[in-house]
Amino acid sequence: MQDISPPRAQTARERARDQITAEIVAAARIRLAESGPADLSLRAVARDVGMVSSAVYRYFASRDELLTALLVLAYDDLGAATERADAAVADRDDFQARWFASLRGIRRWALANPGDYALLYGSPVPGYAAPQTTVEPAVRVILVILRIVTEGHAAGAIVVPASSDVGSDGGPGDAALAHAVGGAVQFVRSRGLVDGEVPLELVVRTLIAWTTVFGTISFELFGHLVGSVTDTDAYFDLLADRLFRDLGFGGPGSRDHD
Amino acid sequence: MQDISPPRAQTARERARDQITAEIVAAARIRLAESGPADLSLRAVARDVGMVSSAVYRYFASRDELLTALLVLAYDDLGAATERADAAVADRDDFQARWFASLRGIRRWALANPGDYALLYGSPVPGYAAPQTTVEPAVRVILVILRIVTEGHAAGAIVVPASSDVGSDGGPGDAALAHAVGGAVQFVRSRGLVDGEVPLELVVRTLIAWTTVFGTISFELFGHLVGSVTDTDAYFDLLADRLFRDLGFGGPGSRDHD
DNA sequence: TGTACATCAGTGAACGCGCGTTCACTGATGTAC
DNA sequence: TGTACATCAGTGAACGCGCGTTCACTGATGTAC
Repeated sequence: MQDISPPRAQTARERARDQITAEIVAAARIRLAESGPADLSLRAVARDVGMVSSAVYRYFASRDELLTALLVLAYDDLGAATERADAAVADRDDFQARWFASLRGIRRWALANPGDYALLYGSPVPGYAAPQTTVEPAVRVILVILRIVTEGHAAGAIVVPASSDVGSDGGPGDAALAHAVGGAVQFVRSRGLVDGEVPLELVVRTLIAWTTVFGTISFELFGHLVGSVTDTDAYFDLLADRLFRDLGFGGPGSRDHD
Repeated sequence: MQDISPPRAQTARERARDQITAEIVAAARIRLAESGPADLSLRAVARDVGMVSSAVYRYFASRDELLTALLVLAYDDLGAATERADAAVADRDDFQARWFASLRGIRRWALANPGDYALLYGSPVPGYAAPQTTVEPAVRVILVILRIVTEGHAAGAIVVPASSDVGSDGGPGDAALAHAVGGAVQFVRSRGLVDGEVPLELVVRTLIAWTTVFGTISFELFGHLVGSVTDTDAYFDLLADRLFRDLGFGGPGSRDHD
């Protein structure tokens, strides 16, 4: 970790180790789809890979370490899928297309990998605390969304009322607002997503949109929309559209014009 | 089940049975807070109650049946807490107060009962399918929200643009919208929440608000807001306020006026 | 190129554990006459 | 009110199971000289 080793050729042993490590994680991931993270069995995974259970300990010091590897893999996979979806839009100024592509990409990944999704966004595993290593992979998917918004803002494609306007009639003022989402503002600044002042109102709205997207996907995947939403594809697109407008995309007055 | 027994006096045995059944479920509920539903141990619950594990089978035919009882209890508890929160607002026409009280009630319950919340709204338990019995209790909390909205609508406190306006520039038309959320519309109608035509646009917005509320609570409880939202109380209130306005409460143009 | 030694992957047996569920039983509570 | 029988709650032993983790081992791969 502390020395950046030059990319010298791997020995056969090293290559084999990497490969088998990947095989174990892959097998665990498949197990996850039908077992849930809490009762993911290290022995079952070993069996799937075709080795004796104790052999897994050459690769992972404990079950928790395996879980961490899974978490990182899943976050990275979701992040990469979302980045790909966004990158597939040729016209980088077509923010609507990028927005839809990314959000649909997230949902598609979730539907294709429900076990992973539950690991990442479902109930936390009791007795397991994710280490710091998982933070950076976790952030990738959010960054895609944030970039679309901040780039759209920089390009002048977003019209957002000043947050003081919004809060003028009884809502919290700017100071309270800034405090409530202080972490997010700090995050946007530290990642260099914005030149100059961070638009507070935009951060709040993105935060809400982000939560709504994952809330909706969770509801769909965990069965809470059964009986209410008949066409989940259409509903998600509808939601994506509204969130896009709520962010201030699409010009002023394009919604709520009565 | 099929005969409505008259409320004749219970025998000592019957009263004892009801009481001990409740004790078992209560013990299981406490266990749930730190174990997760998947590895809820029937033996551990029996130990907590002070009986031998096999004795539990006099009350529940299997672990799954215990889980179902827990599900019903938790849904009912959440539903009752929300109903109480709403009912505590004396002025039934103060829809804003009712909205805030109910939403805060939901969140307060979730924070106070994180194990129950995870059972209801977290990852589904692998290998367990909730029976039909749980549907009605599950619906209680939604009904509170829906009633505030429909009563507000009936009282003329809501101004909502026709959904065709919203979809006029590229979005889905009324027919597609109606199909997407057909179940919800049917639900509102079947519960007699609305006189005459069900306002489609309002149903959609309530659906989205509902999802956003639970999405936010899940994010908070499952740790996804750490680092972004610094003051979760303030953030939730802020969200509740915005959802309230998005529903059309608060008069026309009270938001997005630029 | 060859030999001696160190490193490492994988084995198989064993540990102690807790689990869900079954079953024959005991003794207390309830019911019929 | 009293007796005979049925119902039911709770016991304790047992079942077969799978789990995470440890440990001494074997044999193959890599390294130093």
